[in-house]
Amino acid sequence: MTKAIIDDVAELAGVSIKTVSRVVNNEPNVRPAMRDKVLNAIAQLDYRPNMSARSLAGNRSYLLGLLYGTPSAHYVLDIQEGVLATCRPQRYELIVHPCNHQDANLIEDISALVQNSRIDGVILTPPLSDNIELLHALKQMSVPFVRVAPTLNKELSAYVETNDRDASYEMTCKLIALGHSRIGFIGGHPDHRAVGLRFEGYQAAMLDNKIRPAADWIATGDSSFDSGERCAHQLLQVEPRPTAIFAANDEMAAGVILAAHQMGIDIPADLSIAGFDDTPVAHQIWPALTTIRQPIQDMAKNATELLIKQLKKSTSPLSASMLPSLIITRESTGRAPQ
Amino acid sequence: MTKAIIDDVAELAGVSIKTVSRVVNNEPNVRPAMRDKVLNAIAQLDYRPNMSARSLAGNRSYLLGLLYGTPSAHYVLDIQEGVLATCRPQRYELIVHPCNHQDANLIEDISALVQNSRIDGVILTPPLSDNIELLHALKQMSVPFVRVAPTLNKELSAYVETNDRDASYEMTCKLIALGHSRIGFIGGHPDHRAVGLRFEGYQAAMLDNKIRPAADWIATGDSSFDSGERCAHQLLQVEPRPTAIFAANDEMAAGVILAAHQMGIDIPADLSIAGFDDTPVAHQIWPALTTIRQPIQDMAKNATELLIKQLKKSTSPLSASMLPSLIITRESTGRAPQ
DNA sequence: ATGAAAGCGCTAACAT
DNA sequence: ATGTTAGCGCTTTCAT
Repeated sequence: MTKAIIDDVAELAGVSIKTVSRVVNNEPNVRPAMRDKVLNAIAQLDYRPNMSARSLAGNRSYLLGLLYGTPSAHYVLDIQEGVLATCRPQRYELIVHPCNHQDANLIEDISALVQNSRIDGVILTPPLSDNIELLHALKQMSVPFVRVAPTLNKELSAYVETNDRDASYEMTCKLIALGHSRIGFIGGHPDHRAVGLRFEGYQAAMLDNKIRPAADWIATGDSSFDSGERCAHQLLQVEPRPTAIFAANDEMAAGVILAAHQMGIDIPADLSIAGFDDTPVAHQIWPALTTIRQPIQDMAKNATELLIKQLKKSTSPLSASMLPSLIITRESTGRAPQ
Repeated sequence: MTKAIIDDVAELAGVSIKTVSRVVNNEPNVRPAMRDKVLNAIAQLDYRPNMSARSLAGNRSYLLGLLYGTPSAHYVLDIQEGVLATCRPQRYELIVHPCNHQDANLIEDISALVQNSRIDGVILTPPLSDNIELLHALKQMSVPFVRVAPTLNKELSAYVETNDRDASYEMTCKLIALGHSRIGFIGGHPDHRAVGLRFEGYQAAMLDNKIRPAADWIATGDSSFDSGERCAHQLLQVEPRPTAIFAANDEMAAGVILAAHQMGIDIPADLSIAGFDDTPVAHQIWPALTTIRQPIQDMAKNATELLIKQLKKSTSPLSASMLPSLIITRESTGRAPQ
């Protein structure tokens, strides 16, 4: 039995192919009786529309593109899961396309992807969300897109964000409330601007509590475990030593924990450590990490919904949504030593 | 400026569209002079072939599908990176499609994907690699596919594997050489048969060294961190207590480490712990994990190469390749306590 | 509410 | 070595 095409269905149902097309696409103006006949024929023949033909004729591919610039592994996977969760029920498939966000060919590469595969829409994750040049290129190709956690030119697209700055502010206040004042901070990759907001939150909380963060309490990593470990060694040899370290993501915080173990520093008795993201590693290490749960999957889900909504009616205004992050208290933080 | 199509290129170059097609597809029988003219026109117009049209006419989509059944997060991501590394230079795009391998609709779901999107070929990862029903469904739809780490019906497709059993055997021997005899084992998800081979390796090594593993030295998790922790608590209350635990993956081994910390058991003085996979967590926890490095990315790369080779000439015989795993010794293992 | 006809942009088969 | 023609299977007009 060879694959059924739209003509077979039309013939079996005794209607024109246009009617079949109407039924398949849920278009109006089909009498229920007709619709049933067609649906029957479809079921009987196990008919599946050919995506390529559809795409060619309709100028629509039912393909979404996820562009990511390799922050941490779990971040990517969480995003991907969230995007897929929305894609599946809506019958979109997902093309994943990692890109090096400092590659000179980035724009060219993505243009090729978008134009070749006739992708219907694109989801951008940090740090791509803030790549202005890329945004303009996408605009120019008139590909709808949505951004996760952008910090710049928010009016350029629909987006989903979380309250990085506020959550970070709160976490810092929490540490201060535990009696800490020498609180170190390890920042993430400078290109990842949402992570930059975390530093702002820390700084604001310190100043609001009349603590002036010393320059040597601040270190900048690149979001990786190794950089966290490196920065920790640096911060922990400052005299007097910080009694708490707040890292801008969990992987770096895990690096701090390792460094503390290596230096024989007890957690949390001698040093409190806080992270950001609540990735699996946060509760897989010992002691388990006090951190901030970012609703990554939900952001991705929402973002994809916004994108698909936009595809359906291009007139709709660009919307945005904010999903709050939440402090999760575990064993890596405690009262400041005397 | 509207998007250029093949006719525009043909006109500008002063040739027929077929010649343009030949150049674009690197077909033979084009004189260098012609080719240059065409390439010039292509560059000048920034022409990009429309994938949908290509796919419809040529019955070829330049799309590969990655089907995965959610083992651990890093496994998936490593596989994905490996697959993409091969896709990119060959100009294939990748559709990722997670599936619940015990879902009753699995076959139906995947059939729909394959038939709708006209995917050229499929990459299967464990535990899907051993889903015989799925393999037959793919065969029937005549979609080329390749498997990563299959253990069953290997003649059904090209595949890439590693020496799970031998590596596991070696690791066990290594523990025995360190003076351990009461060695516990935590198995992975029973549906993941490659992981089953790890148990076989352990068992064989024990027996070859005249040690009969007691029934209560063996526990079965589901490859997750939590299951590792649970199994560890179970194994560690056996009397006399095992002096080493070998877990079938790193996430479970990390769970064992946490359990040991909680119970005040010193690692490695009182308990040696070994894992499998060398995922990032292996060196991010404390103490760092002795484990087996599986060449996951390379397996995925190779698998994708085999698949693409197969797509190019369907006559080629199904090939297979084996990439060895390697023991990585870190701090979580040491001599058995007296 | 339904249908007929004309493409969408490409490749395949067959000229030349 | 190059060109001509006829589809691929669908959606979009535009009739009816």
